[in-house]
Amino acid sequence: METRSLDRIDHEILAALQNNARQSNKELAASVGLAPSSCLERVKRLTQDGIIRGFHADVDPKALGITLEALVFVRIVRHQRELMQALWSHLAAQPEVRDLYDVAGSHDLVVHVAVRDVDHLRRLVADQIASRAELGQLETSLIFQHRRSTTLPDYGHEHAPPARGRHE
Amino acid sequence: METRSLDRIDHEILAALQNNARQSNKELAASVGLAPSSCLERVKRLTQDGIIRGFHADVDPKALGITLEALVFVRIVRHQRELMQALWSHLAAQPEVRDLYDVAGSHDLVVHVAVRDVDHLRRLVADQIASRAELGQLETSLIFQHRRSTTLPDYGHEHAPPARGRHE
DNA sequence: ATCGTCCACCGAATTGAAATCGGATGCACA
DNA sequence: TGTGCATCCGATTTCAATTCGGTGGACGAT
Repeated sequence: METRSLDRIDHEILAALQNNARQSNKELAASVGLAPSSCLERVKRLTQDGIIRGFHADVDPKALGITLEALVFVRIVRHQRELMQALWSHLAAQPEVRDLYDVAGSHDLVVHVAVRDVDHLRRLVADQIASRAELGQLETSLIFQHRRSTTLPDYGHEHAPPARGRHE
Repeated sequence: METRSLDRIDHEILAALQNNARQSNKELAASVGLAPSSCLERVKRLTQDGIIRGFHADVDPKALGITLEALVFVRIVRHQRELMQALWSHLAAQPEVRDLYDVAGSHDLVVHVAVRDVDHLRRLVADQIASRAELGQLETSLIFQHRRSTTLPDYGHEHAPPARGRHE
């Protein structure tokens, strides 16, 4: 996982694909000012190098019968590495878990879950989380609103080097 | 935003596209057992109906010079609708903000931010968050690890109706 | 029960994009 | 000044996306 440096065009490609991953390579090439063949090569390289980790459809949870989301704040009592690892894997494997954060501070884990209804939430928390031995306190907060950024966290290009090859 | 019912094939399509949004329509059609033309029509309909909200590339933050992420827990003092709305918009407009949760419970907002370094985090919290008048307590927790699910929260197809038209 | 309508599906034909490859060009470095 | 390398381009080939007319099953109405 070495960090090769991305030039301005790479940033533009990433921003464009983050915004709309399904646009044609031809469009993309035009928007970044490259020939389709060159653009395709860059996208392939970005993908192979692991800089682009994947392409995902954003599906409306409501359409899947999800009416309720929550954040579950978890505190661990025994901070043993293996227990923590096991808990992490267990939670990550639950289909209801959408985001899993391991954080420093007054909580240890923050779990973003999406469920069908209140009863589903109750059963999930009781059976899959609260029952684990390594847990301390638990706090569940309903989510009223959730917004996920669809743009890159791209602030100040810090004067990226120009493209290699011939052009400026 | 009416909730039309999705059959088994729709679920398969959504799951497949959530996992890999860039597979060709031909592949997708084969994997769900439909002719390419029929499959394309379904995808178009799912998109038009707002069930598929978009397609996004998942970009490695490290490649963008992000070495640090955090959760910021925010408590509001004056719960006026307009102040809250303004704060929400303000935060959502920050490029560093990747997720924004409005929750019930002991915090009011949970903000997931991605920054270049510690100094960037300090300036972000101080200038863009802590300075707002409507805020009460603030707590910032570093993120050690973050995992986002790449599968649908699709539990128990609750016996979806079969596809309309001729085939079962 | 039968008729008629509707809807999803299919598959052939067309359009258009993706992928490949040879050649050209500027830059780095000697 | 000359050599090597990485990138880009554009023509060509290959393959996918899209369109559209036709088919048949499900369902409601008579």
